[in-house]
Amino acid sequence: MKADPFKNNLGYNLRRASTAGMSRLAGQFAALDLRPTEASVLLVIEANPGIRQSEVGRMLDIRSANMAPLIGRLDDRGLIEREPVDGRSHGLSVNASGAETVAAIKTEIESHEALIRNALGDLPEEVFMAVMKRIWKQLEE
Amino acid sequence: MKADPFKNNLGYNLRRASTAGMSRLAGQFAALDLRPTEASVLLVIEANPGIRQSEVGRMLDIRSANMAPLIGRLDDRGLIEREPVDGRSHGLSVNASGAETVAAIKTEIESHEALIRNALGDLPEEVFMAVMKRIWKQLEE
DNA sequence: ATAAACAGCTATATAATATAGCAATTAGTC
DNA sequence: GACTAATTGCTATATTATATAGCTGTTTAT
Repeated sequence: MKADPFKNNLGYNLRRASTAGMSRLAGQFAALDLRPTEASVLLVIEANPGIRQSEVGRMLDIRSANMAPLIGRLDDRGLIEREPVDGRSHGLSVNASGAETVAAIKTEIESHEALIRNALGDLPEEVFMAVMKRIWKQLEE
Repeated sequence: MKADPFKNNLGYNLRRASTAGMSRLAGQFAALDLRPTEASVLLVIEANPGIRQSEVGRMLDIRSANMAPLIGRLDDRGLIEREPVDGRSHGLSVNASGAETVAAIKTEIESHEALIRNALGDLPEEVFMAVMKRIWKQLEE
């Protein structure tokens, strides 16, 4: 039997829980031909019609250099519309096809959330959320 | 003010907590010229002298195709030794230089763990760990 | 009017992963 | 003992999410 130096490591177990979730989610989204990042961008646009991509990037912590091809692909696939709001920015919104896709994403996310909620056991959801937000904020430089 | 569809999303907050931790850790390890994955491999080897790289890969869930260059780099840098144990496998162990590196890694990890422990607030460490392991195991396919 | 900040973008690099496939070795079964 | 199956280490290559540097044009602030 081998010794596992990460058995009681908080950070390692946090990471494994997160990556297990992400890879499961990626599998679910594959049926929609979407990557998790694209799905998250689509949800933010749907929740904020007319939002500029720089704002989406700030909300999700995605650099503008990475937002450009991401938005480009969603546009190419006909899921979003871009309307100029000034000389440099476009307001983004989901179109009918995007709205359908968003509905499918929400279904997947809800079942994903249910699995996590189930794994919480006795731990109240609000406590879990508060702890995650504290770790996030305190560990980011 | 923009609507944040992930404000109360368990999975998203889990992911952000995890990536904040990983990127902080990557920054700390950069001083040792090590990536987080390399550091984790080194810790497993140190805890299990003579372990084969296939076993390290199984413990950390790293494919053999990805283990090969990883171990190669640690060997090239003079941190580990490889001794043949049979016709196809080598037993791995850290050498003196690797042991020093491991000590430095452990120091970094301990301060990282302290930050996470601090963010737990009232939540007992064992509860956090148990929840992470349940999420991990239940969400991986 | 001019400087600074901002938006969107290209090109490129890195880290962690994945799949496919292969050669050599070892283990299991008849 | 022979044969098949599994294992080990590996190369080559692709994908995803991320990063930096730098550019153009637009808007804002002094």
